[in-house]
Amino acid sequence: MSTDFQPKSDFLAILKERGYIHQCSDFAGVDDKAKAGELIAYIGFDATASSLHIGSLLQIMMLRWLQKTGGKPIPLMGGGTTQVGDPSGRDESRKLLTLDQIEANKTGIRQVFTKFLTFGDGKTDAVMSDNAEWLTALNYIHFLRDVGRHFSVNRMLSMDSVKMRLDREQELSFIEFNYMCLQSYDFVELNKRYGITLQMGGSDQWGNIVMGIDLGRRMGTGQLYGLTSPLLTTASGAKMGKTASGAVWLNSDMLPVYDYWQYWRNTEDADVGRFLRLFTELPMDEIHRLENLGGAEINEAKKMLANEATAMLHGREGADHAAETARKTFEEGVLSIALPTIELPLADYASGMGVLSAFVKAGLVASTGEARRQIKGGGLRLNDAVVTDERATLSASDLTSEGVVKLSMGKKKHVLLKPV
RNA sequence: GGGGGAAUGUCCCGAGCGGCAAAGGGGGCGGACUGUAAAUCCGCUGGCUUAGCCUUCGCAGGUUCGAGUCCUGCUUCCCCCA
Repeated sequence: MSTDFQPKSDFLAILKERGYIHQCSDFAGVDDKAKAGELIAYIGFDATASSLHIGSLLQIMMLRWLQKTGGKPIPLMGGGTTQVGDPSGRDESRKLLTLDQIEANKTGIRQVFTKFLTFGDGKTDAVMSDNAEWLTALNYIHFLRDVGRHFSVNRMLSMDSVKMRLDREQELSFIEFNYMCLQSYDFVELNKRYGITLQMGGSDQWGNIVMGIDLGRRMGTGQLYGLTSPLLTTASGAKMGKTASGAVWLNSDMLPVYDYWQYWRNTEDADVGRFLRLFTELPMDEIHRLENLGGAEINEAKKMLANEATAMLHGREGADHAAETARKTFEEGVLSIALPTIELPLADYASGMGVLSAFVKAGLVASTGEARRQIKGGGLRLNDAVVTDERATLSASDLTSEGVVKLSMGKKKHVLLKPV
């Protein structure tokens, strides 16, 4: 791995120091390009959902660092490859998405890149690309003759993503089998279009990336490079970015800013240093100081992590706002009007809504049944008072001076209900 | 083409003599303890207008007072033989 290599370029030095690197096809080669300010790199993002989630954040950060150190980042939208479906790291076939879904997803995903990268026509400006542009126009016979002849099926069969399916005797359809060919072709095409010489990605993409490098050599692109980031799990081994209520989305319409801030604030102690390095741009000596805070002091580091990570995505103002809301809620126990708020028609409220349906409406529980169970377990609170009677109804007297009702599940999840 | 297996609580794995809202895990949620952490312990983990009612065991029928469990057909997956 990278332990013995001493990078001369800022780009690799930072990536190495902060722990972004898992494997690289040729450290010296990438280093030289970066050092010379000629590094143009891409990372592909499949449009499988209407927002990216935290799992992609590491990749986005690599593009950001590339830009900051004088390289040119090209985020590639997988408008074409998503129509095929990547079998990597999957033990069963993905459902195929409809073209409409993919289009909708692309618009959702695009938003996030503008937060992390500067786009434009300048030398280090980012450019948004989409492989649908060339992949959907491919002619099957031409593709087979020009590109397909360079692929060795023998070799493809030995790739991890394929072997896993074969070993476990799970279906691998032909369309999925083609995914890696298309991704390889992307690399070559992007080299032609933008002079890209480096593809980055998660460690599960290694096989696909290496195939692209290989294809490039056979099709005369000159030397291409690959670099992958480690697969991120939390210290307790869980995959990152999943919570009970779903993934930790990057788009604010999918996950409120406050909840995003809270996700980082609730990081396990053991992960704080690693996450500060990967998901903030704080200087390393500051990170060393923060991660060595002992005992309860480490909460300061977690707040810093939450502030910085949130500011990068949602802006400094949004982060401050979330931090302030959290401070009021947790440290002062005061009701903050900035908590996620659900509005409901005054008529519903006036007619004496039951506590059960109030919690359901607030989205804190999935059903009245769950609300009942939580009440039995003492998990629900109304204006900070534990709810004991599931038959209770809300009335005007439950409204605080701000004209809202505060509903909580557990100690961390709070929602305001506001009659309008 | 022939023979043999499998599909279970829509998060996952997985038991299930004809009386079953269905054992047990994992995961998740809540409670206690803490520092909005981890570990540990406890509870919960189909829906509803909850002394009751309704819907669940691949799909469709059948036998039965009663079917996840038995029978028939179908779908999908796996194994063996050709």
